[in-house]
Parts: sequence; structure tokens; C-alpha cells
Amino acid sequence: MVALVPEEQFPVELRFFPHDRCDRSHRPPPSRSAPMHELPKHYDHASAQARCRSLWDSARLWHAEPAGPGDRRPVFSIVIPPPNVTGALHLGHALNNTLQDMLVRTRRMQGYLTLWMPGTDHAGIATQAVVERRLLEEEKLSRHDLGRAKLVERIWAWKEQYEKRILGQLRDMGASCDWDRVRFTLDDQCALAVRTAFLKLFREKLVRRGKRLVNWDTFLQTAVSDDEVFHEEVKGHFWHIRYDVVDPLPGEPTSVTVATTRPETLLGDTAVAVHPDPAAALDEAETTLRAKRAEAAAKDQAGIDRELEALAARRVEILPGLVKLAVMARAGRRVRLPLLGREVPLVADEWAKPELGSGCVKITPAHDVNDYEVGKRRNLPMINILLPEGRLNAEAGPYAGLTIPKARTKVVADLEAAGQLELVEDRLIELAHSDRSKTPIEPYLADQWFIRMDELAEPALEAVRSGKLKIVPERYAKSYLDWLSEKRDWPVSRQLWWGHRIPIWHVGGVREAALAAAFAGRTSVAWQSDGSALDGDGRGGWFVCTSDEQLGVDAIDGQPLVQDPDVLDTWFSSALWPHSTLGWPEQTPELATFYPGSALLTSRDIITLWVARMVIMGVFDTGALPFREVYIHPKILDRYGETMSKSKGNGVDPLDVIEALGADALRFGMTTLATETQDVRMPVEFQCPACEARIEQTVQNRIQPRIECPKCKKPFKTQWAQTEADLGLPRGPALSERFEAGRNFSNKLWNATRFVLMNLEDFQAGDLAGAGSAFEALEDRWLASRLASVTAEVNRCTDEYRFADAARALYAFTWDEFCSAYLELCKSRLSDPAARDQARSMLLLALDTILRLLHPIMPFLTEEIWQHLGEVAPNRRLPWDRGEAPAASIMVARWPEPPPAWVDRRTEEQFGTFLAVVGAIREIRSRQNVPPKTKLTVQIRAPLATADLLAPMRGSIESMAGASLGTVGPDAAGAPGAATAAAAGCDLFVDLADLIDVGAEIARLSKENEKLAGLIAAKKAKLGDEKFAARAPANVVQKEREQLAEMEERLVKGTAALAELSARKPG
RNA sequence: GGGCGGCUAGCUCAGUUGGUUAGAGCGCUACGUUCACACCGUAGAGGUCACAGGUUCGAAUCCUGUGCCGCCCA
Repeated sequence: MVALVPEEQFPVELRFFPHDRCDRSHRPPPSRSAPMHELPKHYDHASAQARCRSLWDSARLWHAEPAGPGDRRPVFSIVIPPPNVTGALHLGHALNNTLQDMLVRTRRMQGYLTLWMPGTDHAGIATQAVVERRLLEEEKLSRHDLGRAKLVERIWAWKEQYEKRILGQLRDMGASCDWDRVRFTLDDQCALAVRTAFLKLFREKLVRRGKRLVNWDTFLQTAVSDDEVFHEEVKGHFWHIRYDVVDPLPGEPTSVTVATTRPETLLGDTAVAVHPDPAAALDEAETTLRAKRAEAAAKDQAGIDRELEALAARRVEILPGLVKLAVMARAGRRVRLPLLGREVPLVADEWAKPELGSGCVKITPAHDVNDYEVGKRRNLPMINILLPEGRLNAEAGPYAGLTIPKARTKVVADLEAAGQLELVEDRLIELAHSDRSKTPIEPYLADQWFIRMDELAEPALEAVRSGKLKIVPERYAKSYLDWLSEKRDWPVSRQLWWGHRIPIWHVGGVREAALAAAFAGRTSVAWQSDGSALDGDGRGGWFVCTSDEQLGVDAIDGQPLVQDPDVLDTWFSSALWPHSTLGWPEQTPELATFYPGSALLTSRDIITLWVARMVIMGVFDTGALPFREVYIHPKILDRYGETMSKSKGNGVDPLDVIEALGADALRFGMTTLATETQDVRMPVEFQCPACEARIEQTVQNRIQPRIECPKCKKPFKTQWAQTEADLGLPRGPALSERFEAGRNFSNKLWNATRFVLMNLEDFQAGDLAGAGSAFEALEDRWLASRLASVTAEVNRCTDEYRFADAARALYAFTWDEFCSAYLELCKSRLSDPAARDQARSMLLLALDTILRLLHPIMPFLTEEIWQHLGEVAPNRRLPWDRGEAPAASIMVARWPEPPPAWVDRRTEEQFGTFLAVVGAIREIRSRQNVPPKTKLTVQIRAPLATADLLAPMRGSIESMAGASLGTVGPDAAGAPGAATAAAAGCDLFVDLADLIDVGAEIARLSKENEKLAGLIAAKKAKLGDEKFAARAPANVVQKEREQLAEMEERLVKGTAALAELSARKPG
């Protein structure tokens, strides 16, 4: 192992996350004593990964210190989107972190002072729900049985376990985060930032208290956010209930009927609504329907006609009553609630739809989103009938204490008995369920803390509008701007125990002077009235906020201070992540150097939840944007277009890929996936553990506990295995063929290295291409030119977040140009003593450069090879190394900077001609089924200029095409009936004498001539079109003419060849 | 209901400002284990660029509409 630094300076110790995956132990790094030319035929990713990790870790090459005085390096700094400690990392994380690491490694090699801040997120409800569920399953305990402190303790234990696992996974992927700076959104440093930011908001009157309808999970007893709710159709009923009108006048309806799927909510009704102008509403509904009918397909018209008829019937049957009710509503009339006998007003509101049901609707503002809006518009009382655990409260009168299902049964029975129930319909109902507990959601009115967004959103909007903050791809800026422009207040209370406790205490019946006295001299405390009126003595209720961990005062004037039981929305601490991780509110050197960050890489589903809020809070806390650019990468879906998830069983575990194919294969696959599109599909396959056969993952087999391999007939288990019999089977990992290209590519480069190293024995490398005139051979000039072009291309792609393009460019260059062309050409040069050293030096230059360019994508493979190069050619000097020895680790090697003068268009063109000629000879061989070992004799008719170009490549053509060249020049000609091919303006003749399959050759030529004739006809038509000649740019017309001439010439030759062949054909 | 994206070879995806005889990887077919690599080499087959209109000398590319799939917000 290469010693990078004295051991005493950076003690080698596995201080980070020893591998926690007991089922997949990594082999210890074997010693590197074997001679270089005896490298194994396959790249061994497992041992290389172990070796590289310990090399990087022992020298802490990923670590960044704030800039010292005189440090003029540009800074590149990003924060990881902290993964949830809920569970292990999935493929989406693998993509996200691969791309970040690629950027970070590139910038580090380019000489930036580079920091990648790692860490994890406490993920509020998600984590608490997971731990609570386990508690219930394993110990049959609820969180209330355990109590707040004990539950939180359990969750911390969970966090420790998963944080370790997650960070271990990141390291397995090769992420070069600064592992000395790992943060957690709930650690002390982040907590201080959260309290400080909250106090600042509180002081600036940006925190307010208010009611809000929340999605209440009665099982977990917490509000859940909208994105933690899923909708599912369930069988239910539609109950039609009669409410009697209080003191009806003659001619007035004596009752109204309302329908509901939740009859127990009538206990919380505070009104019945009717449309203010039912006739107009019906007219509008009819207009809409007629418009729809006019555009509808014939098959849909009948259905619309039926709806129109029903509407017409309503005008007769229901409208008169509704019109009267609307008048009564305006007169302030009332109806009587069944069962409770409470009188509630009849109100006029557009929410009541005359075209639906009875045209009237009951209003339960505290338990329905739409009714809540009506309640706010009509100033209705809001009666909460629910206790947090899902039982009815005292407002429900005789039903108090019942659970919702029981209350529903009893309410229905009582309505029936009272004769108020008119009709019960069966119906499928879209019911909201909590994603966490899978139980139905109850809309529930609760006191919440909100953050006012109107002022806060403005700078965040401006940043994107003005271009100071760039979002890539640009289209995502729209959803960011749309969402922020609404400036909806942010509800930050969560009725959870796991999270940052809201730093607000409440105290009642206290004078402000008493508060001022109690907190005299404390700058970290602020208070404001709770909104209640002061009594005669100036006493009232107050909210007190502090950034200190505790308020430190139990009572004021004998009145106790009570802390808000809720915690903050997880996104609140996430919003501070870019600056809290660097030490804010302290003005640390880290903050000074690394904030604002350079970029943020994340996926689109959290643009609003997270990105927008980071911008808001970053600006609010520090006055500066948290980053300059946001790159949004695609989402990975399975072959059916579904998002991958463990609960569906359609995911791919990145560790499976790492184990089977290597971390570099995973990373290469991920990088080629990162195009500008919004989703990418990844077909998933199981791999049979016995025979390694691949079994396509389908909707059916992905939920089976065991699968039988169709090839070897042996069964294997999946993630669903439960029974002992299944659990005993070997596991079949889920992989995807999309990672194989990366594995194959690793091996290709590995073997190219073997070839180079084999030939490097006793080679004194020294300055490679340092003199400038070193590239004498055409292929050397060509390769140098390509190296320069490819480097420029990779740089461009990296700057523009075109990750896939960068990976593709490197893949194509390495495989097709370096391996297939250059390496092959070198084979003959290496046995020529005169050319040998030049070839070796060029091979070394190219391989070294490829390694560096590829390192950010495939760090392990390139490091492993780098170390081998370091042993065989420690004295090599690349032009951009400025005379220094190559770095001890490629991770900190200098990024290639080939001089632009290396780019040589003419040479690339010339080389292209050469490759085309080789290709044409191979084509003849292939279509004539000439065995590879049989030498072909080839005549090439070429213009003088081309012949001159080809002259130095004569030997190369012969060796690469397995041919011997005859005449090359304008006068070359083939024997009658020779096989022919055209390439790069040359005609090739291969006289195969009796070898030739004349019939096959005739068939091929006929087909090709036919195709040519077609193309020529099309071209002629185009050129004959006067409009084309007149309006197309001259260069385009010129190009078309040239193409036509070239095709015609080819056709003439082809026709002649065909005639000759036909004459030769026996019979 | 509003917004965004996708539809190109059997599969997964590229395709810059319109100038194309539409590309890659995998898969498929044929041939091949000469000495870096069968996780390989050489060659080949395979496409009405979802559909319908329009703009243009010229459209996979620009515009309008339709269909299907997906996501986000209500």
C-alpha cells in the first residue's frame, strides 16, 4: 500500500461504520505483491473496493478544512440531501449520491477546495411510525404505554442503527463525503440552529397561531401531511337524512334532506347550505353539459343525454323547493338537527350543488375540508366532536365516548328509530387513509403554529426570476415559482414526539411587566400576547419563545409556563441544513468558507417541500442564497412505469448491485441514466443464486416469497420469505441489466490496462509528450487530438450537469477509439524496436488520462489501476502535472488539461479514412465468409491525395484487416469479378478467385444498387425543385449536389461490378 | 380541474440552433477462442420517429389538436 502521509499524522483506524452487513463480509485486501503482468483476467471489484476505501480513509482525502489565509483556491461546496433514518438507501439515493460524488470528485481534482457535507434526517413522522409499529408488533405496546421520554429513547436507538447503516452504504458506493463532519438534523448543532431561527421568526412576527383542519390519524394520534395520505375506494353507504325546518310558514318546505357518507358527523353540524341561486346554477350545469355533448364522441352522447334529462327533471321536482330554501336562508331561518335537537342556520353558499342529491348539504366545518371553507365564509361556529384517539367528545352528547364506527352505527339506528332516515344507498367511496397506519383519516380541527410566507417568499421568488438561482432543467423553475407565489402560510406543528420540540411556552393571567422582570437581561427570550384580551389588571395570556434549550423558569406570578407539546415539521430543520451543518448561528470558519454552497442535487418531488424552503430560510437567516444552482435528476421507475418501493417488492437494492457487479458498475449505470428526461425506466430481474440465470421481474412474481428458476429448476427466496422453509433458501437478488454495461466496461478497461502494463516492463517513462513534437506517428497525433477533444467534452458536460453525456463520451472513446483502434495499432509497433518506446509512452499517456477523466464516475476501478501504474511507471510525468510526480491517490491527481493545440481536425479526418478502409475490407471478408485466418489481397483505387494519406498506414491496414495490400492509387484495378466495396472515396477490390460466392455477391450488389437508385431519384427530385434551389441556403444545396454526384458514381461502379459478376456466373 | 413530462429498433435510451441515407447499449443472427479482454472480437438484420392537421424548399425536431402513460398541484 502506498503511504500517502506519515501514519502518526493520520492514524489508520476504522473509525467509520465498520461494515454492519454481516451476511456480506468483504474480503480483506490481498497483498499487492504479484508482478504487474500477472494481473487476473477479470477486475475483482470486491477486493479493489476494500483496498481503495482504506486508502482514502487512512489519508482522509475527502476531508476539507476552511480556507486559510492566502488560500486562493476556488471553493466547491455541496450538502447531501440527508437521507431519512427510516430505512436503508434505495436506488434513488444511489443515483442522487453518484451524481454528487461525480461532481465533487471532478472539482477536487480540478483543484477546488471541495466540501461535501454528509448527514441524515430525523424524518419526523416516518421514523416515529416505524418505531411505533415495531413496538406494537413486538411488545404489544402503544407509545402511550411507553411515555414520551422512553419512546424518544427508542427512536434514538433506531436512528443510531440506521444512520450507521446508511453511512456505510454511502461509503460502499464510494461517496467522498467529508466523513469527519457527519451531521444529523436532530443533533445539538442543528437543534440550536432550529431554535435560533424559530426565535428570529417569532420576533419578527412571522410565527402565528391558528386553527387548521388537519389529516388526523386516529391510530397514531397525529396529524399527517397531505403527502402521507393515500386514497382508496371502499364500500360504504350514502345515508339520506331529514332535517326539519324550525317553524315552517305555510307553503314552505317543512324539511330538507341531506346525504352523507359519514352520518356521525351531523353531531358537529353547524349549518345546512343551499345554493343562493339554484336556477342559475342549474342553467350553468346545463350549458356545460351541452357544450360537452357537442364535442363528445358519438358513443358518449347517449350518456350525456341521460344526464340532461335528469337535469330537466330536477327543474320540475327539486328546483321550486330549492328556490324557497334559498329565500329562507337569506331570511336567517333555521333547521333542527336530528337526535341532538340543536337548531342550526340555513345558509346560502355555492358549495351546495343543485344538480346533485337533494341540492342541500350539511355543513360540519370542523370535520370536512369543504365545509371548513364554508364555515369560514359564513362565519359559522366550528364544533369539534372528536378526541385525539378517535372517540367522540362531550360535544357529541349521548354519543360521547364512542369510537367513530360505533357512533356511526348508533346514530344510524337512532335516526331510523326517529324516522329521520329516508334512504340508504350502497356506494363506493374514495376514502383517505394514512400511509403510516393504513387507517382512515379523519379531518380534524387543531391549533397549529404557522409561519407567514408573504414576506419570506419574496426573496426566494426573486432569486429564481432574476437568475441568481439557476434551476436545471429549467422547466422545474415553474413549479417552484408557482408554488411559492401562492405564499400559503406554512403549518409547522406536528403532533409527534420525535422531532424538534417547538420552543414556545404558554402562560396565562400574567402582566407583561412580570415577563419582562422574569427574563430581564436575556436576549434569547421573546414573548407576545396569545391574542386573548387583557383583564382589568393588565393580565393576559402570553406565548414565550426562546432559543435556549429550556426556558429555565417554571412559573411567573404563580402561573405555570407550559411548553407546547408539539414538534416542528421535519422540513423546518431540513430548511436550515445548508447553514446549520456549517455551524450557524455561530460565525464559524466553515460557514465563512463554504457558505453559500455551489449547487444542490436532488429529485423533483421535494422542490417545493425542501428546495424552496431552504432558499427561504437561508436568505432569512444568513442573507445569502444557500446555493447558486439546483440540479434536478430523474426518478427511477420499474419496467411498468411504477415507482420502486420495498412495499411493492419492485425495488433494486444498490448493495445487491455492488456485490454482484461492483460499485463502479452501479455508478456507471446511474450516470448514464441521468439524462434530461424526468423519469427513467429500469427493468428489474431476479438473479438465480444457483445458476445466475436472470428471471424477469413481473407484477406476479415480485410478491412471491419464493421463485423457482426456470433454467435450473432450483427455488430461491425473495424479500417476502416468511416460512421457515422459504427462509432457508438462498436469496435471489434483484438486479437490472442496465448495470451490466458498467461491469463490462470496468473489465474492458481492466484488460486494456493488463495489455499496457505487460508492455511497460523496463520502460523508463519520464516526460510523456512533454516536448510537443513528440507525436510523430499519425495514430499518435490522432489519439492526442481525441484526448484533447474528449477532455473538453467531459468538462462541458460536467459544467452543464449532462452526466449521461459525459459517461457516454468516455465509454465510446475508451472502448471504440482507445481499445478497438489504438491498442490494435500498437500491437505491431510494439514489436518494432524503432517504434516501441514511442508507442509505449503514448499508451501510458492515454491510459493515465482516461483514468483521471473516468475517476469521478468509476473511482474504485481507476484508483486500483492508478496504484498499479504507480508501481510500474512511478516516473511518468504528464504535461499537466507541472513536473510533479503523479499523486499517491488518483483522487487528488491533477485533472487533465491537454493543450488545445493537440486538437487536429485534419489528422482526425485522415484517421477516419483509414478506419473506413479497414472496415470495408472486413466487410468483404464477412459477407464472403472468408475465415479470419485467410489473408485477403486487396487493391485500392484511390485519388492521389487519399493514397498519400493511406501510405503511412499501409502496415496498419494489413494488420488490422488481415490483408495484404496490392496497388494503392488512382490506377489500381481489380480482377474481373472481384468482390468490391467503397469507402471514403476509394474503391476496394478483393480478388477471391474461386473463393467467391458469386450468387451472394450478385444478390448483395443488386440490393444495394436498388437502394442507391431510390436515393438518387429522391435527391434528383429535391434538387430539381426550383423552390429548393431558390430558398435553401447555398451550402445545403451544394452538399446535396455533392451527395448526388457521389451516389451516382457509386451506382455506375456498382452496375459495372454487377455486370462483370453476372458474366462470370456459371449457367 | 390546472401545470409538467414522456411516446424514436424487441427492451432501455440518445438525437444541440429544422438540412439524416435517424444513432447507442442490451437483446437477436452469422462467423471467430491469434497472445489484453467470450464480462471479448468481426460483420449483419431490425425504425411510417404515437396519431391527425399546419408552417416550411425541407419536420423526429417548430405550431395546433387528439390518444395513451406518468408525475405535481388543487
